Amino acid sequence: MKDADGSGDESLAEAFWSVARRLRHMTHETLEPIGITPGQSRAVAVLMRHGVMRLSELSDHLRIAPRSTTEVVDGLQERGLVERRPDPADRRATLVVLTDAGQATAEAIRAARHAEAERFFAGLDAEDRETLGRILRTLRP
Amino acid sequence: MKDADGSGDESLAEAFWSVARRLRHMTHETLEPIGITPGQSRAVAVLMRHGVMRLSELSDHLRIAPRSTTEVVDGLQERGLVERRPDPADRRATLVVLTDAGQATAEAIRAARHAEAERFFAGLDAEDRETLGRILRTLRP
DNA sequence: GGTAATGGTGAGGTTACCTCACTATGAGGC
DNA sequence: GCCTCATAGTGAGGTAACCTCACCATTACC
Repeated sequence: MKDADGSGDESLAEAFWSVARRLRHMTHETLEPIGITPGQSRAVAVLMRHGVMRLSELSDHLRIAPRSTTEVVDGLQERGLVERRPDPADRRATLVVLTDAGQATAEAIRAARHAEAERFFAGLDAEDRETLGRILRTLRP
Repeated sequence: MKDADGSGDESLAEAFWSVARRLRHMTHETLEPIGITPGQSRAVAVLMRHGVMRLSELSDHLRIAPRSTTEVVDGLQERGLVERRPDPADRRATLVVLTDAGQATAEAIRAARHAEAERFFAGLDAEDRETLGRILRTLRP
């Protein structure tokens, strides 16, 4: 069944949102048993990749307001996945550090998301994945 | 061919979100001068394409809960873009109809989104667009 | 040493969803 | 013709993930 409105690019965007929606749902389901929200998961991934950093630095990586980062870190701290530490170099600043549990969780997330991606992109052969990657990189800011 | 660094598919998802974020941003900017939210815009598009329908039917098209559709329709009605009408065939039901202003707005949205899509996908040639469309349709539920 | 900038957070707001409970109405069994 | 059950829409109230604004402690600059 083809789209009847004849506007190819518009339906390209539409198809894009359709897929995004499905991916978001899947991500949510993947993360739920781990007991972490998508936002927290992103923060953990950043910390895993770049190591300890200031809260404001984390904001920059996540591209959200500092105040929102405070909340994400609160959630992570409640779950014992990160710790706040005073920055010895600047007593205004707070460093965010992954705990051992945080690192273990980061690894669990990585594995779960890998399995998820495998399922999600199962319908694509290697060449399509390659092409999709290239196209997305073209479209990325 | 498996991904070499063990995270190929993951970064595919990541690239996907990167693009999604940019597209969402762009959509927001496109819709703002028209004075309509993305959700309302989707509803208007559905009504434009499929014509008058019940509120519950609109829910199905938008894939949101009926209660949420009530709110979207409220917003649209406040702006004079749709009207509620009793369904002559079922006195429990409410029909949602685009007003003339609603149809004009739908057309304005269509044009604006078309221009937006043109800008957004400008970096892709015809073949890439074709391929992207095919891949997205494969990934779509 | 005084003024301005910066890092983090409390308070409170927004958006776009959700569930639950309720009313009015419709449909099927007997 | 009832009685029961299902369905359409909505009020009430909740949630997640963001936001801005105001504030305090601290640091940086002249």
